[in-house]
Amino acid sequence: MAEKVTPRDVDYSKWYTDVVLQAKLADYAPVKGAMVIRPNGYAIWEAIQANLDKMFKDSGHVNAYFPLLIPESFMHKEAEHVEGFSPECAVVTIGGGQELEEPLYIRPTSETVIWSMYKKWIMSYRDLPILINQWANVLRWEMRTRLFLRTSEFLWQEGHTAHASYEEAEEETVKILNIYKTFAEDFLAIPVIAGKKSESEKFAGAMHTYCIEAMMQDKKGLQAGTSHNLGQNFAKAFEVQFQDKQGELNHVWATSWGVSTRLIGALIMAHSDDRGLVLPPKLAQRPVVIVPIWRGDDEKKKVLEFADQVHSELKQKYNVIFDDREQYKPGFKFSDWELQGIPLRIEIGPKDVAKEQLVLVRRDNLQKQFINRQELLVKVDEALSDMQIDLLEKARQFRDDNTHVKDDYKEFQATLDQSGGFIKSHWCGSAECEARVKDDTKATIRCIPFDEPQEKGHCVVCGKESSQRVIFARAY
RNA sequence: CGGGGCGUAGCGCAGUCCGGUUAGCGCACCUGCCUUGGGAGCAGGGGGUCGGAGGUUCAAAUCCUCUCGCCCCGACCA
Repeated sequence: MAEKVTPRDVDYSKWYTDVVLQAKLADYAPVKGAMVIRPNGYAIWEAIQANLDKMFKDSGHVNAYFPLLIPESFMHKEAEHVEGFSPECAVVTIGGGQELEEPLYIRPTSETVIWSMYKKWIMSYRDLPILINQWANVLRWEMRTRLFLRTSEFLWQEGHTAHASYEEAEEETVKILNIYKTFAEDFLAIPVIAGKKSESEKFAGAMHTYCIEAMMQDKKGLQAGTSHNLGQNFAKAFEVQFQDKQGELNHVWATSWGVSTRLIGALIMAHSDDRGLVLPPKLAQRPVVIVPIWRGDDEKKKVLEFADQVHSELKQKYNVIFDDREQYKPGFKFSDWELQGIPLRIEIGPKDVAKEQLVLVRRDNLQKQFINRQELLVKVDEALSDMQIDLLEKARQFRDDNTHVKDDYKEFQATLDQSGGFIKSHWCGSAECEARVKDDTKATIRCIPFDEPQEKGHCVVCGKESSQRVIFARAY
């Protein structure tokens, strides 16, 4: 606890790891690339799950669970899918002490098992749509891992839907992307750019992939969620057909979409500071901590009595931490809870008891506010909702300040090297120019934004005609 | 897989080059006192197969060989 968090401008990677470990969000597990999500971190995931799950249910989706192990033959049915995932799959070859007849893949994602089942469940258009989501773990054998951002095993939700037409699947894909965007901004307080992935960045096996892209405090991009229109690829691979109203047999149209525990990494890198975690109030299971302060038994009695009343009132509405530990001084407690990202601290000392007031300190700006005892609930509500709004606004400002419009390739490169951030440039649409940028600068096309105005221009690399700008950035 | 770094108490490290008391320090932990408006202080205390195996030696944390693991940077990726 006494150890300090490495400041961001000294070493951003170290800072990130320090925050994760010291805020007790996660810890390294015995297996390389694996992590333990500790209670503080898991509470964030539960908050993400609870809110997103509600949004899914509200839009007609239901939850189910499919198995962890996938027969090898399934993995090979969809050509692009195999190619995309084979290298990073773990395979079970022995069971019950005997070599298995067919090796079993540990799911890197569940399209194949799920579509093998959809084949059994779908006969006619009356069986459609199927709007299933599952909360699960998946495994991908990663070369380089980082806590939350990329671990071999991670938790996510994966939605897998089946539709009667391309249009309906497309509508679903976009609908989900909007849910992700709303969630990211309203709950995580992370502004995101919604758009489409380029051919080379899209999901293996998809017709096209949509995504939301966020900017972290080191100005690197981070993909926060994806939604795929899978077309009929999986339906064809698994021979899933339905009879339409006219009696014709057609292959089913599919989507899949997901967000993962990576969102926790995004959350940390978007808002936290050199004192530790900064958690948006809406995601804090314990948004308030009360720290009583006293000197001597007489004061202790009065302060605790007063603080206890405050606690009782507040706990009707919030999950409150009442930190009356005697072995620590207030200064220590302040730092401790700041490190763990508790959004709002209430300090109550003898002076406050005398004046019937208390002190509110917001985690994001650390400003002290003296409020009247009577205003408690109103002011706490206000502080928490203001903080939620301010975090989003601050992040949006940061992103906009670090987004550059460039038309000249030399300037494009120089900007990436000197200041980083998002670069909006014209792109002709060719994989060659995209690859050239990646080779030259390590930046990739994060997305082709939906709400970017159509304007005539010239590809920043080759000069060919282009109709809109895309987002380039170095990314996680 | 390539490059770099590192395994000594729960954590962070010193000691290793140049072998030699009982392996040490800071933090954390336990007991007591004292403290409490920004990470207190004093006193006492517990805790170690020095990553593992083999070798050299009168003697190995230290030298040699092999081995296991982790972290960081790259190629790959949500």
